[in-house]
Amino acid sequence: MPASLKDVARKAGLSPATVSRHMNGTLELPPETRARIERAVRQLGYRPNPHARRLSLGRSDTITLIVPDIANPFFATLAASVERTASERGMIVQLHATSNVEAREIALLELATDNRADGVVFCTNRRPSPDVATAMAALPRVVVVDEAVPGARAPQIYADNAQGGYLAGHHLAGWGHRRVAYMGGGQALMSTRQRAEGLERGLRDGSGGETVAVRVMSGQHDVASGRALATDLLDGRDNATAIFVGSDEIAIGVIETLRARNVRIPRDMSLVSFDGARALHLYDPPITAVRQPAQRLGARAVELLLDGDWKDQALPDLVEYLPVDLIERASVAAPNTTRNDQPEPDRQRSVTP
Amino acid sequence: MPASLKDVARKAGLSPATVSRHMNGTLELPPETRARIERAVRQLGYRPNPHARRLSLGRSDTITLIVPDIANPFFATLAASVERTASERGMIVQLHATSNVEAREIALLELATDNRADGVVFCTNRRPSPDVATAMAALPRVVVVDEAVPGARAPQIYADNAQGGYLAGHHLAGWGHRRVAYMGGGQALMSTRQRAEGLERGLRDGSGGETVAVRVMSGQHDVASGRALATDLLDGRDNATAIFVGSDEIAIGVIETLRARNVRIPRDMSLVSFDGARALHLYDPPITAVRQPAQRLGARAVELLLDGDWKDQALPDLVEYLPVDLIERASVAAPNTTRNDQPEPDRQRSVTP
DNA sequence: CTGCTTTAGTAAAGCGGTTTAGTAAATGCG
DNA sequence: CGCATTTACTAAACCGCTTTACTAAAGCAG
Repeated sequence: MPASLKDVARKAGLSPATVSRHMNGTLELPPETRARIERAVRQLGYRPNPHARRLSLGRSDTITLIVPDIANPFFATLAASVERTASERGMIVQLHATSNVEAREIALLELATDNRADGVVFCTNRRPSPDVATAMAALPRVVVVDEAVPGARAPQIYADNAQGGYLAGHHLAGWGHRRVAYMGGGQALMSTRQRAEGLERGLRDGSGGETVAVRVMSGQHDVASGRALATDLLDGRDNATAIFVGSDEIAIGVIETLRARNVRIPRDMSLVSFDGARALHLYDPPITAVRQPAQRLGARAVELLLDGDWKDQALPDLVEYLPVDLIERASVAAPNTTRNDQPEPDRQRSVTP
Repeated sequence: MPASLKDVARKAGLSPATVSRHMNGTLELPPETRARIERAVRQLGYRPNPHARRLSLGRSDTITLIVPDIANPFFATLAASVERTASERGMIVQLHATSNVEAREIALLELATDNRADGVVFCTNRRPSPDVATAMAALPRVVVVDEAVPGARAPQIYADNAQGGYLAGHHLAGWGHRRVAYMGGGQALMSTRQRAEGLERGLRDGSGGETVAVRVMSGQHDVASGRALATDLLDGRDNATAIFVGSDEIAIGVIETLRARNVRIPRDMSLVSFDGARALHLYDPPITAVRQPAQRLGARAVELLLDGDWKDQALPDLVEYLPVDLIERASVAAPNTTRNDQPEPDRQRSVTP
């Protein structure tokens, strides 16, 4: 139904090849001929069929973005940034959610391969098996963002987790905290290791030689996990005076649980979050957090896909850590020394749902 | 480089037509032949080229989702839901952001047309000119979600704005409020009208005959606008005792401004939000809000695209309002009657940034 | 006027599927 | 056994664009 190149060519009294080449700028034409083509295009309302183009060219002018969950504000922000950057460069983005399921991660990578995606931005929250790296290997251009994929030969862009942990640790130490719990994704995750390591280092650096303790607790990056971990922490006879959480989702679960247990932040427990993209400044109390550069992660990934030197054999070895910063709000205070003495009695079950 | 249908056919000793028809289930084949094809497919790692398929078929098994802003939690949630529903049905989704710019709305609708999208879910925050409806007319299947597009002949799915307004109004009236400000998108927006109308009706219904007043203030659905509108409200000699906002983004701006001006919620000013998808229960104070069914909006839209009876001439006239509900939290209280007497003196500029 | 270069295009072969309209061989039936 | 039917497949056109290799005509130099 819509006009094809052939129609335009006929109307302009030319061959399809000529019109095609003119439209792609691979052929100089005298002004008069050019005008004839342009008139025909206008009159017929011609719009090239992108599928034909993609088939012929073997590429798609598409960037595929694979994330665990689109509704998660961190990934939503990242996605928005990828979309903006890509569309400024004339690329379409195709967005897919894995729900953190490996089979879907692989299926979506294969889909991107089938679709001849010009670039793929891959994010996961898990530590994927080597099969994921294998699926990745079929793609000409992938960049791994936010969490490592073992075995993948692809440039990687991360938030500076170690620095984030360090900032949190140092800040907490400054308030007198010596024992803090880190709640994040799985133990094996690069982000968990880096943040826990940074946390401990920051804590130590800020504690002037005193003994410090970091307890690494792991779960998933979701609210339910935050609740469970917080419950574990409170139920165990642990004497952590502060919690550093690996994502806002966990933070939410933790806050809910502390509140339900009448453990006040920051009086009874200090909290530092690893900020996705939420309005933590409006929370009660405003939550001190390490802010991740979600937008820059996305923008940088696209930039690398489009402008990186992919002929360079060394490109896949590139690892970038984008800087994070600590936003001090009101969820950190000096440890409450009274609490440990009477652990059960002063914890009343709250009525608030 | 990758194997094509022809390669498979050759390896199986058959014609491409046979293999194609077998793979699409349009040809019954004896088990032995079938096995030969399947073996060839496996050995060659054959995966059909989707671009060729789309070119040939003239469709793309794709659903295009067009939203103002992906990072906005409401649209992010909607997008997640569209993506999930669509991919369960074997459809790919293509996500695009308009930034609320009409030229982009149109360009993206045209892009969807070019791409032979099987369905389009269109969301806007503005009141688009008829050109948008025109661009839409070229598409075989569109559904309009969340805000009306004048002149569009397409089924529409909305949150029940009037009911949301009513619930908010009735709730506020119950606490004794008689004058409330509504802060939303433009005056011309369907959502604005419906919510304001519902608000007034609810207020009236809950006020036992007393006079009620609704002041409709409009801006954009973003934080900056919330700040500006709240400033306007406070600076004007208005005696509204409660604010009903049209989106969480506006709510955030409003809360920030009230806080900066030392106007306490709910003591000095009550607030009800129209909830996107944020953790309002953790805010200070927890924000009472009308909850929009973002997920159901998305799921229903996809359902309609894929299962609707599009031969039915009446389908484009379909308008559905999905139910909303009011979540009562702590941002509404009885109006503070003292405040009007001494408007300026008790408003101190806070130090908090 | 001849031969060479430039100009202005074009023919045709892909890209990799789908589909319509068949055909050749095998089978069933009377 | 001859004819109709069924089974098992296929030839070839088509979807709409790109690109390589080429040609015909015009322009130009000598």
